[in-house]
Amino acid sequence: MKWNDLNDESCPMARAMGVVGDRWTLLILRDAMSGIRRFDQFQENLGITRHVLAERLKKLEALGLMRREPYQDRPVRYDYRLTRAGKEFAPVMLAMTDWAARNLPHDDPAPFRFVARDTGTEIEPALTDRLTGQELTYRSVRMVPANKVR
Amino acid sequence: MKWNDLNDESCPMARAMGVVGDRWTLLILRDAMSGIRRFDQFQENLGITRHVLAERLKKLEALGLMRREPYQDRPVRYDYRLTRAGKEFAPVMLAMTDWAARNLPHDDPAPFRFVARDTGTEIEPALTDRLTGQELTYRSVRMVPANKVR
DNA sequence: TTGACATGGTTCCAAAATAGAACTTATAGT
DNA sequence: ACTATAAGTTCTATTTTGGAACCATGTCAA
Repeated sequence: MKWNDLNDESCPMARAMGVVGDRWTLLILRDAMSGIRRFDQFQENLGITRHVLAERLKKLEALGLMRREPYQDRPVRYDYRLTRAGKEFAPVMLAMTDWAARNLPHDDPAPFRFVARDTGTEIEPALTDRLTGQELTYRSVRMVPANKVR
Repeated sequence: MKWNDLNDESCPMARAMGVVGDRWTLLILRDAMSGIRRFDQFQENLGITRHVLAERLKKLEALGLMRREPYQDRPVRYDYRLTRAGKEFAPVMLAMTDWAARNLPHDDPAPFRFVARDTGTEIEPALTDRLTGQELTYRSVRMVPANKVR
């Protein structure tokens, strides 16, 4: 399997690997969610090389997670903002952050937290079934081949 | 930042990138969740080179997501199974799969689905706050620097 | 007892991705 | 004219991944 063909895989996990399965993309999205928009800010904040950053931003644009937009004329300068698809990635980030904090422990505390926008209280994420409200875990869910469903 | 130092980052997203931020690891986890355990099965199913597969399995073992276990003597042969930490990654996979299916569309249907183990009905995942039950979205959640929380 | 098969790896070389640093372009301000 | 800003691009060195062959340890059948 070739790396660039991942967009074309029928398995959504494979396509997801096409998004986050490289260095930096996940952290670029994290920074974007924290409000960062400009090339130089991403670069300085992450310590990524400008070369790779430019490539990743192009990729994220091509995949539809971010869009490049002029924020001034003369000289025209562009920044990068999350699209709807990019914003909808937020729950995945939340779930992943929660998992990492629990399962890849570290001496120092996390440099950020997630709080409810309205109440300001810290959040405790749980993945649930929208229909039944039940929590979704490894045990409560089965992965079945698509052709066996019906 | 060096790739191997990611385990040592205080940011959980950075540590998460140390897990899934490479080629193949995400798909190895997908296959493990679908029940695959043996080296050759992973290899054939994924089309990954044996070289890289061996490396990834070692990494997943070192990170505590999988463990290597003998399944027969004479000759002793080992397979790879998810640990508790590995199984707890399932909701992240679910959320990511759901996101990819919605936001990276594809002509063909996904090769698998997730169903509730008890009822057998298809699942519709939503990330919620365990305390309030409210759905967690980009808009309902804020990311705040840790030092500003209290 | 020898030769094919099974299965979890390792080794070696080529190709591709990433790191690191310098350079480019367009314009404003002094 | 000179300096600063900010989004990129270009070039070379290093690291990661791909591809194929090989190795280790045993079983089983002839």
